[in-house]
Amino acid sequence: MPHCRTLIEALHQRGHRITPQREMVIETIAHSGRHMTAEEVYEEVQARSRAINIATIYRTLDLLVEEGLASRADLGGGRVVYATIRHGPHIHLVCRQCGAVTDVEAELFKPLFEYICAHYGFICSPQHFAIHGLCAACQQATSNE
Amino acid sequence: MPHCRTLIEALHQRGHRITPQREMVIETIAHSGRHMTAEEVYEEVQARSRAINIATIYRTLDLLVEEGLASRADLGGGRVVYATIRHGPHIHLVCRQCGAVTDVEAELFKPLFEYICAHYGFICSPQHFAIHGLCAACQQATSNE
DNA sequence: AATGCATCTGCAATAAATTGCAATAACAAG
DNA sequence: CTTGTTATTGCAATTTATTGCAGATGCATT
Repeated sequence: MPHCRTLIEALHQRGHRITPQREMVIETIAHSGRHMTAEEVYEEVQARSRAINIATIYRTLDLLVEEGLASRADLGGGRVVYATIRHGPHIHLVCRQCGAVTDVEAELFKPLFEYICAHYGFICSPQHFAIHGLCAACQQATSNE
Repeated sequence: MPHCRTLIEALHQRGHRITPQREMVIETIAHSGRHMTAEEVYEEVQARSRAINIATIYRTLDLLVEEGLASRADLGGGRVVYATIRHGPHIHLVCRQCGAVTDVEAELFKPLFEYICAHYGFICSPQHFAIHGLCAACQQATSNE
Protein backbone atom coordinates (compact mmCIF):
# COMPACT_ATOMS: atom_id res chain seq x y z
CA MET A 1 0.00 0.00 0.00
CA PRO A 2 1.41 3.37 -0.97
CA HIS A 3 2.33 5.68 1.84
CA CYS A 4 -0.38 8.23 1.13
CA ARG A 5 -3.07 5.51 1.34
CA THR A 6 -1.75 4.46 4.73
CA LEU A 7 -2.00 8.01 5.98
CA ILE A 8 -5.47 8.56 4.58
CA GLU A 9 -6.69 5.35 6.14
CA ALA A 10 -5.15 6.26 9.49
CA LEU A 11 -6.96 9.58 9.43
CA HIS A 12 -10.21 7.89 8.57
CA GLN A 13 -9.88 5.33 11.32
CA ARG A 14 -9.49 8.09 13.85
CA GLY A 15 -12.81 9.56 12.90
CA HIS A 16 -11.69 12.27 10.50
CA ARG A 17 -13.37 12.77 7.18
CA ILE A 18 -11.54 12.23 3.95
CA THR A 19 -12.11 15.16 1.64
CA PRO A 20 -10.58 15.76 -1.79
CA GLN A 21 -8.62 18.62 -0.29
CA ARG A 22 -7.10 16.43 2.39
CA GLU A 23 -6.30 13.72 -0.12
CA MET A 24 -4.47 16.19 -2.31
CA VAL A 25 -2.45 17.56 0.56
CA ILE A 26 -1.52 14.11 1.81
CA GLU A 27 -0.61 12.82 -1.64
CA THR A 28 1.52 15.85 -2.31
CA ILE A 29 3.53 15.66 0.87
CA ALA A 30 3.79 11.87 0.80
CA HIS A 31 5.01 11.73 -2.79
CA SER A 32 7.41 14.63 -2.55
CA GLY A 33 9.79 12.64 -0.39
CA ARG A 34 11.10 15.77 1.24
CA HIS A 35 10.21 18.47 3.71
CA MET A 36 7.78 21.06 2.47
CA THR A 37 6.42 24.35 3.69
CA ALA A 38 2.68 24.92 3.71
CA GLU A 39 3.18 27.38 0.88
CA GLU A 40 4.98 24.77 -1.24
CA VAL A 41 2.22 22.27 -0.67
CA TYR A 42 -0.27 24.94 -1.65
CA GLU A 43 1.44 25.65 -4.95
CA GLU A 44 1.76 21.99 -5.88
CA VAL A 45 -1.84 21.24 -5.05
CA GLN A 46 -3.09 24.24 -7.01
CA ALA A 47 -1.02 23.28 -10.04
CA ARG A 48 -2.41 19.78 -9.92
CA SER A 49 -6.07 20.42 -9.51
CA ARG A 50 -8.82 22.89 -8.78
CA ALA A 51 -8.65 25.71 -6.27
CA ILE A 52 -8.07 24.99 -2.64
CA ASN A 53 -7.77 27.54 0.12
CA ILE A 54 -4.46 28.10 1.85
CA ALA A 55 -6.22 27.94 5.21
CA THR A 56 -7.21 24.38 4.46
CA ILE A 57 -3.58 23.49 3.79
CA TYR A 58 -2.54 24.81 7.18
CA ARG A 59 -5.36 23.03 8.94
CA THR A 60 -4.72 19.73 7.22
CA LEU A 61 -1.01 19.82 7.99
CA ASP A 62 -1.75 20.67 11.61
CA LEU A 63 -4.18 17.79 11.78
CA LEU A 64 -1.55 15.37 10.47
CA VAL A 65 0.90 16.58 13.09
CA GLU A 66 -1.65 16.31 15.88
CA GLU A 67 -2.42 12.75 14.86
CA GLY A 68 1.25 11.92 14.80
CA LEU A 69 1.24 11.18 11.06
CA ALA A 70 3.56 14.02 10.14
CA SER A 71 6.21 16.09 11.85
CA ARG A 72 6.54 19.83 11.97
CA ALA A 73 9.99 21.39 12.12
CA ASP A 74 10.30 25.06 12.87
CA LEU A 75 13.44 26.23 11.10
CA GLY A 76 13.17 29.73 12.50
CA GLY A 77 12.60 32.93 10.60
CA GLY A 78 9.03 31.92 9.95
CA ARG A 79 10.00 28.82 8.00
CA VAL A 80 8.03 25.80 9.09
CA VAL A 81 8.39 22.54 7.20
CA TYR A 82 6.38 19.36 7.27
CA ALA A 83 7.14 15.76 6.41
CA THR A 84 5.33 12.49 6.87
CA ILE A 85 6.48 10.06 9.53
CA ARG A 86 8.05 7.88 6.87
CA HIS A 87 10.98 10.23 7.20
CA GLY A 88 12.88 8.96 10.19
CA PRO A 89 13.61 11.51 12.90
CA HIS A 90 16.37 13.90 12.02
CA ILE A 91 17.79 17.29 12.88
CA HIS A 92 17.97 20.21 10.50
CA LEU A 93 21.14 22.21 10.18
CA VAL A 94 20.01 25.61 8.95
CA CYS A 95 22.53 28.06 7.55
CA ARG A 96 21.75 31.53 8.82
CA GLN A 97 23.34 33.05 5.75
CA CYS A 98 22.07 31.17 2.71
CA GLY A 99 19.23 29.33 4.39
CA ALA A 100 20.36 25.92 3.13
CA VAL A 101 19.14 22.99 5.18
CA THR A 102 21.11 19.80 5.82
CA ASP A 103 19.54 16.83 7.51
CA VAL A 104 21.38 14.87 10.18
CA GLU A 105 20.41 11.53 11.65
CA ALA A 106 18.76 12.09 15.02
CA GLU A 107 20.49 8.93 16.20
CA LEU A 108 23.56 11.09 16.76
CA PHE A 109 21.75 13.07 19.40
CA LYS A 110 20.49 10.12 21.38
CA PRO A 111 23.12 10.16 24.16
CA LEU A 112 22.62 13.89 24.62
CA PHE A 113 18.86 13.56 24.73
CA GLU A 114 19.15 10.83 27.30
CA TYR A 115 21.41 12.98 29.40
CA ILE A 116 18.95 15.88 29.25
CA CYS A 117 16.10 13.58 30.16
CA ALA A 118 18.02 12.21 33.14
CA HIS A 119 19.06 15.61 34.46
CA TYR A 120 16.12 17.81 33.57
CA GLY A 121 13.28 15.34 33.16
CA PHE A 122 12.77 16.84 29.73
CA ILE A 123 11.88 14.51 26.85
CA CYS A 124 13.26 15.89 23.59
CA SER A 125 11.21 15.47 20.43
CA PRO A 126 13.92 14.61 17.93
CA GLN A 127 12.06 15.33 14.71
CA HIS A 128 11.08 18.81 15.57
CA PHE A 129 14.08 20.98 15.72
CA ALA A 130 16.74 22.83 13.90
CA ILE A 131 20.22 24.04 14.69
CA HIS A 132 21.31 27.35 13.27
CA GLY A 133 24.79 28.08 12.13
CA LEU A 134 26.99 28.60 9.13
CA CYS A 135 27.31 26.04 6.37
CA ALA A 136 30.62 25.11 4.75
CA ALA A 137 29.96 27.10 1.59
CA CYS A 138 29.12 30.30 3.45
CA GLN A 139 32.18 29.94 5.67
CA GLN A 140 34.35 29.94 2.55
CA ALA A 141 32.49 32.86 1.06
CA THR A 142 32.99 34.85 4.24
CA SER A 143 36.67 34.07 4.60
CA ASN A 144 37.32 35.01 0.96
CA GLU A 145 36.07 38.55 1.39
CA MET B 1 30.99 49.97 33.90
CA PRO B 2 27.44 48.66 33.80
CA HIS B 3 26.60 46.23 31.08
CA CYS B 4 24.26 48.57 29.23
CA ARG B 5 26.98 51.23 28.99
CA THR B 6 29.33 48.71 27.46
CA LEU B 7 26.77 47.81 24.84
CA ILE B 8 25.94 51.42 24.02
CA GLU B 9 29.60 52.27 23.67
CA ALA B 10 30.20 49.28 21.43
CA LEU B 11 27.36 50.38 19.17
CA HIS B 12 28.73 53.88 19.03
CA GLN B 13 32.24 52.73 18.22
CA ARG B 14 30.90 50.82 15.25
CA GLY B 15 29.46 53.97 13.78
CA HIS B 16 25.87 53.69 14.93
CA ARG B 17 24.06 56.60 16.48
CA ILE B 18 22.91 56.50 20.06
CA THR B 19 19.30 57.61 20.28
CA PRO B 20 17.09 57.72 23.38
CA GLN B 21 15.08 54.90 21.90
CA ARG B 22 18.12 52.68 21.51
CA GLU B 23 19.31 53.51 25.01
CA MET B 24 15.97 52.52 26.47
CA VAL B 25 15.88 49.24 24.60
CA ILE B 26 19.43 48.37 25.59
CA GLU B 27 18.93 49.32 29.24
CA THR B 28 15.76 47.29 29.41
CA ILE B 29 17.22 44.12 27.99
CA ALA B 30 20.52 44.49 29.84
CA HIS B 31 18.92 45.06 33.23
CA SER B 32 16.24 42.43 32.91
CA GLY B 33 18.77 39.65 33.27
CA ARG B 34 16.64 37.29 31.26
CA HIS B 35 15.47 36.55 27.76
CA MET B 36 12.81 38.86 26.41
CA THR B 37 10.55 39.00 23.39
CA ALA B 38 10.37 42.20 21.37
CA GLU B 39 6.86 42.66 22.70
CA GLU B 40 8.06 42.44 26.30
CA VAL B 41 10.76 44.99 25.66
CA TYR B 42 8.16 47.22 24.06
CA GLU B 43 5.90 47.11 27.10
CA GLU B 44 8.68 47.81 29.58
CA VAL B 45 10.02 50.69 27.56
CA GLN B 46 6.59 52.23 27.17
CA ALA B 47 5.89 51.94 30.86
CA ARG B 48 9.16 53.65 31.66
CA SER B 49 9.05 56.57 29.32
CA ARG B 50 7.43 58.25 26.37
CA ALA B 51 6.05 56.52 23.36
CA ILE B 52 8.29 54.49 21.14
CA ASN B 53 7.27 52.62 18.04
CA ILE B 54 7.27 48.85 18.03
CA ALA B 55 9.09 48.89 14.70
CA THR B 56 12.00 50.63 16.37
CA ILE B 57 12.18 47.89 18.98
CA TYR B 58 12.47 45.26 16.28
CA ARG B 59 15.08 47.22 14.39
CA THR B 60 17.16 47.91 17.47
CA LEU B 61 17.13 44.29 18.58
CA ASP B 62 18.07 43.19 15.08
CA LEU B 63 20.92 45.67 15.08
CA LEU B 64 22.25 44.31 18.37
CA VAL B 65 22.16 40.79 16.98
CA GLU B 66 23.89 41.83 13.77
CA GLU B 67 26.63 43.49 15.75
CA GLY B 68 27.04 40.41 17.90
CA LEU B 69 26.01 42.22 21.07
CA ALA B 70 22.89 40.18 21.62
CA SER B 71 21.61 36.76 20.67
CA ARG B 72 18.32 35.85 19.11
CA ALA B 73 16.74 32.51 19.94
CA ASP B 74 13.81 31.33 17.89
CA LEU B 75 11.73 29.19 20.22
CA GLY B 76 9.29 28.25 17.48
CA GLY B 77 5.64 29.10 17.27
CA GLY B 78 6.49 32.68 16.55
CA ARG B 79 8.27 33.20 19.87
CA VAL B 80 11.61 34.91 19.39
CA VAL B 81 13.58 35.96 22.46
CA TYR B 82 16.61 38.18 22.82
CA ALA B 83 19.35 38.44 25.43
CA THR B 84 22.61 40.32 25.65
CA ILE B 85 25.88 38.48 25.22
CA ARG B 86 26.46 38.63 28.94
CA HIS B 87 24.29 35.54 29.04
CA GLY B 88 26.65 32.75 28.21
CA PRO B 89 25.62 30.52 25.32
CA HIS B 90 22.89 28.11 26.24
CA ILE B 91 20.20 25.97 24.76
CA HIS B 92 16.50 26.39 25.38
CA LEU B 93 14.35 23.41 26.21
CA VAL B 94 10.85 24.42 25.14
CA CYS B 95 7.87 22.42 26.32
CA ARG B 96 5.43 21.99 23.47
CA GLN B 97 2.54 21.71 25.90
CA CYS B 98 2.91 24.45 28.50
CA GLY B 99 5.53 26.54 26.69
CA ALA B 100 7.89 26.61 29.68
CA VAL B 101 11.52 27.25 28.81
CA THR B 102 14.49 25.72 30.62
CA ASP B 103 18.03 26.83 29.89
CA VAL B 104 20.84 24.33 29.52
CA GLU B 105 24.55 25.03 29.41
CA ALA B 106 25.72 24.96 25.81
CA GLU B 107 28.92 23.37 27.07
CA LEU B 108 27.03 20.09 27.10
CA PHE B 109 26.64 20.24 23.35
CA LYS B 110 30.23 20.94 22.54
CA PRO B 111 31.29 17.39 21.59
CA LEU B 112 28.25 17.06 19.36
CA PHE B 113 28.86 20.40 17.69
CA GLU B 114 32.44 19.43 17.04
CA TYR B 115 31.32 16.18 15.49
CA ILE B 116 28.87 17.97 13.24
CA CYS B 117 31.54 20.45 12.23
CA ALA B 118 33.98 17.67 11.40
CA HIS B 119 31.49 15.63 9.36
CA TYR B 120 29.35 18.29 7.74
CA GLY B 121 31.55 21.38 7.87
CA PHE B 122 28.69 23.10 9.61
CA ILE B 123 29.48 25.51 12.44
CA CYS B 124 26.67 25.49 14.99
CA SER B 125 25.73 28.74 16.68
CA PRO B 126 25.16 27.57 20.21
CA GLN B 127 23.18 30.50 21.56
CA HIS B 128 20.58 30.47 18.90
CA PHE B 129 18.49 27.42 19.23
CA ALA B 130 15.82 25.58 21.04
CA ILE B 131 14.86 21.96 21.50
CA HIS B 132 11.21 21.09 21.66
CA GLY B 133 9.80 18.40 23.80
CA LEU B 134 7.80 17.69 26.92
CA CYS B 135 8.79 19.02 30.33
CA ALA B 136 8.64 16.95 33.51
CA ALA B 137 5.46 18.61 34.77
CA CYS B 138 3.55 18.03 31.54
CA GLN B 139 4.67 14.41 31.39
CA GLN B 140 3.09 13.84 34.77
CA ALA B 141 -0.05 15.70 33.80
CA THR B 142 -0.38 13.52 30.71
CA SER B 143 0.21 10.24 32.49
CA ASN B 144 -2.36 11.11 35.19
CA GLU B 145 -5.23 11.43 32.75
C1' DA C 1 -30.52 5.48 -2.64
C1' DA C 2 -32.01 9.06 0.50
C1' DT C 3 -31.44 11.60 4.80
C1' DG C 4 -29.53 14.10 8.74
C1' DC C 5 -25.93 15.86 11.28
C1' DA C 6 -21.46 16.96 12.60
C1' DT C 7 -17.31 18.07 10.41
C1' DC C 8 -14.89 20.56 7.08
C1' DT C 9 -14.03 24.32 3.70
C1' DG C 10 -13.83 28.96 1.89
C1' DC C 11 -14.16 33.59 2.71
C1' DA C 12 -13.31 37.52 5.25
C1' DA C 13 -11.65 39.59 9.23
C1' DT C 14 -7.92 39.59 12.51
C1' DA C 15 -3.31 39.46 14.42
C1' DA C 16 1.55 40.17 14.11
C1' DA C 17 5.99 41.08 11.90
C1' DT C 18 8.21 43.66 8.28
C1' DT C 19 9.18 47.44 4.99
C1' DG C 20 9.04 52.07 2.26
C1' DC C 21 9.23 56.70 2.79
C1' DA C 22 9.13 61.37 4.54
C1' DA C 23 10.33 63.92 8.59
C1' DT C 24 13.40 64.15 12.42
C1' DA C 25 17.56 64.30 14.99
C1' DA C 26 22.46 62.53 16.14
C1' DC C 27 26.92 63.98 15.71
C1' DA C 28 31.19 65.23 13.16
C1' DA C 29 33.34 69.14 11.30
C1' DG C 30 34.14 73.86 11.17
C1' DC D 1 27.92 76.88 19.16
C1' DT D 2 26.17 76.30 14.48
C1' DT D 3 25.53 73.71 10.45
C1' DG D 4 25.04 69.91 7.11
C1' DT D 5 24.87 65.20 6.23
C1' DT D 6 22.78 61.04 6.67
C1' DA D 7 21.31 57.44 9.87
C1' DT D 8 17.18 56.70 12.40
C1' DT D 9 12.34 57.03 13.66
C1' DG D 10 7.32 56.93 13.25
C1' DC D 11 3.57 56.17 10.47
C1' DA D 12 1.15 53.65 7.24
C1' DA D 13 0.96 50.08 4.07
C1' DT D 14 2.13 45.33 3.20
C1' DT D 15 2.85 40.58 3.97
C1' DT D 16 1.83 36.26 6.18
C1' DA D 17 -0.29 33.12 9.45
C1' DT D 18 -4.43 32.39 12.08
C1' DT D 19 -9.41 32.35 13.40
C1' DG D 20 -14.74 32.85 13.34
C1' DC D 21 -18.54 31.77 10.99
C1' DA D 22 -21.94 30.46 7.49
C1' DG D 23 -22.62 27.32 4.00
C1' DA D 24 -21.18 22.93 1.89
C1' DT D 25 -20.19 18.09 2.18
C1' DG D 26 -18.52 13.45 3.93
C1' DC D 27 -20.45 9.50 5.64
C1' DA D 28 -23.09 6.62 8.96
C1' DT D 29 -27.65 5.19 9.33
C1' DT D 30 -31.87 3.80 7.64
